[in-house]
Amino acid sequence: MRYPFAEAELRWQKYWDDKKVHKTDLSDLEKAIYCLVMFIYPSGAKLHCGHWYNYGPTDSWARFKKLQGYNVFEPMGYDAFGLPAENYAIQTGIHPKDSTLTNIDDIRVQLKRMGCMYDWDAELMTCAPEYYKWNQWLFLQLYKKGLAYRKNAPVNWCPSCNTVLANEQVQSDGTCERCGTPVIQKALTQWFFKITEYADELLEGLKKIDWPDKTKHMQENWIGRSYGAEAKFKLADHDDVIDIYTTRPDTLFGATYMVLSPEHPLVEKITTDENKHAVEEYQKSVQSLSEIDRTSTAKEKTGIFTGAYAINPVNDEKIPIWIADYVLMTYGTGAIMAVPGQDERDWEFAEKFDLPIIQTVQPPDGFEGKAYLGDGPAINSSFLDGLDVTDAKAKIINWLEDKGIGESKVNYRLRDWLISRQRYWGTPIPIVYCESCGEVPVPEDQLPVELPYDVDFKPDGGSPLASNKEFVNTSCPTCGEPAKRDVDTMDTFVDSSWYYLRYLDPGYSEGAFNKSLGESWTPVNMYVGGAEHATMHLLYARFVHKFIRDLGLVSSDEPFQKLIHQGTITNNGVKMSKSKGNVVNPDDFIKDYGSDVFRMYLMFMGPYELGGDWSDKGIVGVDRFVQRVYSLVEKHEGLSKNVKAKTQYDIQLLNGYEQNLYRKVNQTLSKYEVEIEHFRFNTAVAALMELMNELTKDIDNSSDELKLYALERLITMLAPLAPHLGEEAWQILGYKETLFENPVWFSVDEKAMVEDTVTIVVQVMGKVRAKLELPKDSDENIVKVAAFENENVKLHTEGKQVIKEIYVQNKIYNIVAK
RNA sequence: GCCCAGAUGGUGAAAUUGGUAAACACGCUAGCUUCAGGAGCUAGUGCCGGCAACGGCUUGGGGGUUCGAGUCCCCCUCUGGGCACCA
Repeated sequence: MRYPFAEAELRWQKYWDDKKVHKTDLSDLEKAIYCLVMFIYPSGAKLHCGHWYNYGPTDSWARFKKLQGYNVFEPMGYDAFGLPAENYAIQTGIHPKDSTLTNIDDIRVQLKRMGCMYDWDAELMTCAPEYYKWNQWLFLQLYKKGLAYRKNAPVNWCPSCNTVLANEQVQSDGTCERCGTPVIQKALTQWFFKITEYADELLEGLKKIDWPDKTKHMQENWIGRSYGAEAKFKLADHDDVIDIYTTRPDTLFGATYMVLSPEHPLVEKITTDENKHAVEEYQKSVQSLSEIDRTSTAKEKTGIFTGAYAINPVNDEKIPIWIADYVLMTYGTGAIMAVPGQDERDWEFAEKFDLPIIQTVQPPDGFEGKAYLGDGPAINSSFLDGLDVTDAKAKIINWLEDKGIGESKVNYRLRDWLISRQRYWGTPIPIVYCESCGEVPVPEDQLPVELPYDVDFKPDGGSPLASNKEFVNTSCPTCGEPAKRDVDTMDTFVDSSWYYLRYLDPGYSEGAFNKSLGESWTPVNMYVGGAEHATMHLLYARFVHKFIRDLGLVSSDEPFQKLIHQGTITNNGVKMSKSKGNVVNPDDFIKDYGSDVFRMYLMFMGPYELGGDWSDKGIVGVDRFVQRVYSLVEKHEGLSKNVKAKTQYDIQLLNGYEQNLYRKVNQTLSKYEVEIEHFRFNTAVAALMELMNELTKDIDNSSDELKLYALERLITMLAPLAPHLGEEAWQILGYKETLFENPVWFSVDEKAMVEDTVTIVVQVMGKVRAKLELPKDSDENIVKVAAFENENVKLHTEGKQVIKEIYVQNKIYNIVAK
């Protein structure tokens, strides 16, 4: 009979649900494992292959651990705030709250159809006041420590989404990551979280976590630590000084001009009258450029002379001060000393504007580039001459420090996290503005500041919350006078920065999360999600976790100890997305083959981290495998009631078929454990298929005891990958208990793994000429004799002189002959 | 421009990390079987030559190290991802 997957899968899902089989006892810390997938964004679209690809295999890993006796916690929830729901509301008039709650109900049904062992009691959604209340609490804690602050700053603005974007949300071509509209710059007063306070620890912490190297590199580059020096340059005709940052203080003697960022506060002050007009024109032209346009390396350098001069402190030379958009106000001090001899950008600029170039490092003979960036002895640098770069740096920094005009300095590219969003569907910022008291945080006992239902969320560039007067107008918590609420909401990445803590007790009302559970269940042991979050979510969550640690609420330094990225499933090479209309809907496959087969097929497709192009070719192979397993098990219905299998057999006492079977079962089990542990599901499935092929040959010639031995192991290995079938088969075999309520895992009989004969390959001049079946660990002489007795080997060595023979035990015998 | 990852049959891929390349599947071919259904079973299947034994070639291209290279080193081509004037 064909496996009635549809009936069986729904029956098991109902059973797991009704009996809360997957509820985790979080008080049991022995062998505790926290296995987490990135929570789901509840859009109106159905779950697609990408979701299944993320969740299915991760669940299989969790189930494997569960069968091995671990206490596994695997929750699922909803990242429910955010732009798409709001944009949908603008299009359709359906309120984000209504559409989101409906979507969540639909998605929950689809998630359950996957058959994952989610602990549904731990389910959470970020749009619930009980959740976002604690975003506000987090904001207030940061505020108290001076790590949440407000400033007027030029920000990335998406004219289509009508909101601010974090740097991380602007794509490299200068467009909005959500809608593709070119991002522009706009000055606004916004809230920031001071992630830069943790820059150094965020960088150092990468060494301690088991994450993909690629992701760590990306964070490293994003944080961008550099070592250098700050130095003060006096102006020639003013009292002011200009602070510069440089990574090459050793080249100070080559500083032939200075460049300020066009936004530098000193520009206005120092610009001479005759240059004023041109400078202002230039500033204006720069303003209209986005940061991406400004920083494009492809663009030719532009800039303009201010008319002012500074004094190079090492040689008292008068050097001109320019402004140029290649100097950014947001990095370092917003001013540089330009050393065209040792910096490519300065070289380009100096050439274009005909500024002097002095070499301060001797390039090697034959150097043909323009600016020389490498090491070498200092030249034209007075007391630094002859020193290499490192020594020159040290000496000049000492010199600057002695004079009191400079010091060594570490800089980061990382910028503070801008969290204000001029949108509705998010967490209100818990701040009110009072005429007399100014900016006042909402007291914790007045949280949550609830998001009102009734607002006008048409995009007009302002915050939709401003349209609800009842919300906006409040009284000052300090003086009681009329005051206005902040009408912006928080970036949804705030929500996802600590949700893994909330899962542990989502109904907890005494705090953001249950402290003792947070203490014992972090860091998360296994975190699985898309690589696109490398510099956003995954960096923000690390920052927030460290902050929460510093509040004394957890003692772990990192939120996610082990991280794995699932690959992307594409369709004809294009990433699947609703807007492109190329989403492959799993429903048809579930209908035809069931969720077990679909999950297993996704795992079998290829390496998990690689993803791949979608194709349904081959799903029938997995289906056939499942059918063969089912009919084999069915043939042995109730077997466990009649016989008992031993945990180990003496292989010598078994017949040939049995020996083969016994060995294969143990080899498979051993391989399987390693492969699943490392998320190499494709080879784990292949190993099970191989085992199945062996079973077909050997099982009929084996004793009932050994049949049971093999089937038990086959089924327990299958169960994590195809959980419904696993349970079903276990019952057919005659067990009353279910596998996932009463986990069973068998240990490997290492002795059985060893083959008593091995195949030794005989090569002549590196080419395979014969294969010898010989007892394991045969003596070299025996192998040699056998090798030279081989007809084909004789043929290829005849008339030649044997120069050398190499024997690798149990593997290869290579004859070098001429 | 810089950094990272990758390229293996008709297809998805495997290869104990320097030791039999192509496991496991899909597809294809032939045969058997069933009240042709998108079913099952058996055998074959990297390419070229040969009835066969066997031989030659083969892991994007070129060079190198080695008894031996998909794996290590150098150069090149292409693909995917990240960064992009950070002084």
